[in-house]
Amino acid sequence: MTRQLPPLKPLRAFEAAARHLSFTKAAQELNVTQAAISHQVKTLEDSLQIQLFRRFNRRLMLTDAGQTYLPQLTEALDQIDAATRRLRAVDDSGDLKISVATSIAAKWLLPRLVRFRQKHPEIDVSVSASDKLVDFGRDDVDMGIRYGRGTYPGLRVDKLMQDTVFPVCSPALLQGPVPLDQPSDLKHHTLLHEEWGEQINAPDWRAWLAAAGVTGVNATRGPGYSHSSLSLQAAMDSQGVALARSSLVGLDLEAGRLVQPFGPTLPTNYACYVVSPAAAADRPKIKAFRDWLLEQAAEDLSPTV
Amino acid sequence: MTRQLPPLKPLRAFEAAARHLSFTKAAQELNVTQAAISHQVKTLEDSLQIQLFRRFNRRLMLTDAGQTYLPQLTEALDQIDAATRRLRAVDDSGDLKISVATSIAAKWLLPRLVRFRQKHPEIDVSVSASDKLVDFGRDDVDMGIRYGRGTYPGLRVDKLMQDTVFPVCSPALLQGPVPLDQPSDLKHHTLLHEEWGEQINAPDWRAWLAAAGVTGVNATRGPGYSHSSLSLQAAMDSQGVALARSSLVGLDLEAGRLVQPFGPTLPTNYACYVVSPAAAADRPKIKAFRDWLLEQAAEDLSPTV
DNA sequence: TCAATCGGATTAGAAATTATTATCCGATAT
DNA sequence: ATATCGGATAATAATTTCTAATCCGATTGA
Repeated sequence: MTRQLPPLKPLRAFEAAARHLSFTKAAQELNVTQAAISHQVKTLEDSLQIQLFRRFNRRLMLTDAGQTYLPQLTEALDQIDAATRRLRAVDDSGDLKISVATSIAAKWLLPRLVRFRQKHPEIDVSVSASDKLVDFGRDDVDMGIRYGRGTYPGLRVDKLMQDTVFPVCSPALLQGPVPLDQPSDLKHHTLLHEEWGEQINAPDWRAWLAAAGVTGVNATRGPGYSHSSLSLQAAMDSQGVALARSSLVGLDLEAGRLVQPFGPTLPTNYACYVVSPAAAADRPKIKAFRDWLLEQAAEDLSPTV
Repeated sequence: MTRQLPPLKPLRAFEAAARHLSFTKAAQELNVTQAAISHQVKTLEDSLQIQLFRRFNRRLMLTDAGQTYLPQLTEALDQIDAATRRLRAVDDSGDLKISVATSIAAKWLLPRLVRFRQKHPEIDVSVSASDKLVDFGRDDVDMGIRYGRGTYPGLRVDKLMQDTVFPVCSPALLQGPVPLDQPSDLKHHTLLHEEWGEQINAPDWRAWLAAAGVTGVNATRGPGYSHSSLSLQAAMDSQGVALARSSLVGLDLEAGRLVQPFGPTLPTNYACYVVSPAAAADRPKIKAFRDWLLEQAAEDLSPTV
């Protein structure tokens, strides 16, 4: 191909100057000084070795060469402008692609997503549930929702929910024949375990029992599940008592599918975060979704419904 | 109008990188380093707030956004390239516009111009005879031929001919009844005067007579003409003796229309120069014409014909 | 007719952009 | 395993671009 393009900034300056037949007006259009335009045009003329303007004292004219050059440049620059607008438009209207940790997707986001569609019918959200960390440089993804410590360099990070941990079970189990009124009663119940595959170390049953001051309960007893949603489902099915993260069971507690029989509620050192590339963080659809997420999380804390 | 163009250099870098799907190859195409392309693309992405590439370890992909952007940019840049080539072509093939001092045009250039047309039939020469100095910034003119001292800042200047001054008359006058064998014979002949309007001060009759050691001749006697070509024409018509510039009478002497009756031949402090804007001096048609002019001037000194 | 104004050119220096070097990093490839 | 490939990054260098200040010549207009 080997194009032989002239320097592009001077080209742009010439185009503006030729359109206005005035360096001063071109300078205004491009937000620079008249001297800058004068330099640029000269640079272009020198680079092309062709005179483009005829300079009179209070008047500019295009040379024959400049005359033929101008309209073609105008068209080309307009095309770049149009392409760029189109790019922005396509990008603003295209799918909003979110990558969400599977448990959050299942237990928190998806149940709420209908409301977002109602609020912003113009934004199509495409959720990809995955427990692999998003790499915005690699994946064609706009935002991520992740558990973690909130340290993601180069990304815009907003904390959605700080997690706590406490026991939950089905209301049926609570009212069942075997008492479940205080932590020590757990020795007569099945403990449901969740294996957090990731590097997150939230309190497990051993830690919770220790914090609750309960002894004589085998912390490792009972089935393990690979995902929070599975252990919670087991709990809803009255198969035992699960240790739940507050961020995931909000709706289940609200709906009465699960109850917290007793405390304590333990803090964790991680939270749920919305992340997106810092550069793109303020694009309309991304901002809209982030704002909505934070709003939802705030409602979790003080349920108005 | 108010275009919102992204920075153009990064844009160009992106286009090349996207075309090759390789920063390294784009760098080669643009004669910069891979790091430069990496920076440029990042700058563009940041400026648009839109990710354009997906970066894998040994592979690049375009995002959806980049995919839609690329072809439009390619087209726009191709258009600029095409416009620029066209500009050069038009400019190389268009008229070669020369501004020439009237006397040089009449007595030197025009008689020789047919030969140039023969040598370079592809170049159309348009001669504008004028005694106003060319201002390349103001006039749409490619070259000038001027008398002067050769000090033209910012211009490419080549000396065509150093001028000398001597008397000329028609052969008929020389063989006429009134003798014209030595300077002192001039007292019996009409002196033809030329008024150099410009700042050039070449020897006039007074200076020449003094240099010739002739006394008793009224240096101011005889008719004056506004142009060299007129006084020379009068001389050819045997109306008297003119003081001729060597640069103008070459062909007339060769053809025998004029003869130099005697010396001395006086030097002058000016010469005839070809000038053109330094920037454009090497464009094909300009170079061709300048070379041809210098060739013609050299032939004047050592006539081969 | 003289001063004010207008618009571009010019110069020198400041600011910003752009490019480079050197090095890192994580996959392939040998 | 080691080399290589291709992009990222940090620090710095080089270049481009811009500005402020001023000049200049023609209008304008009082």
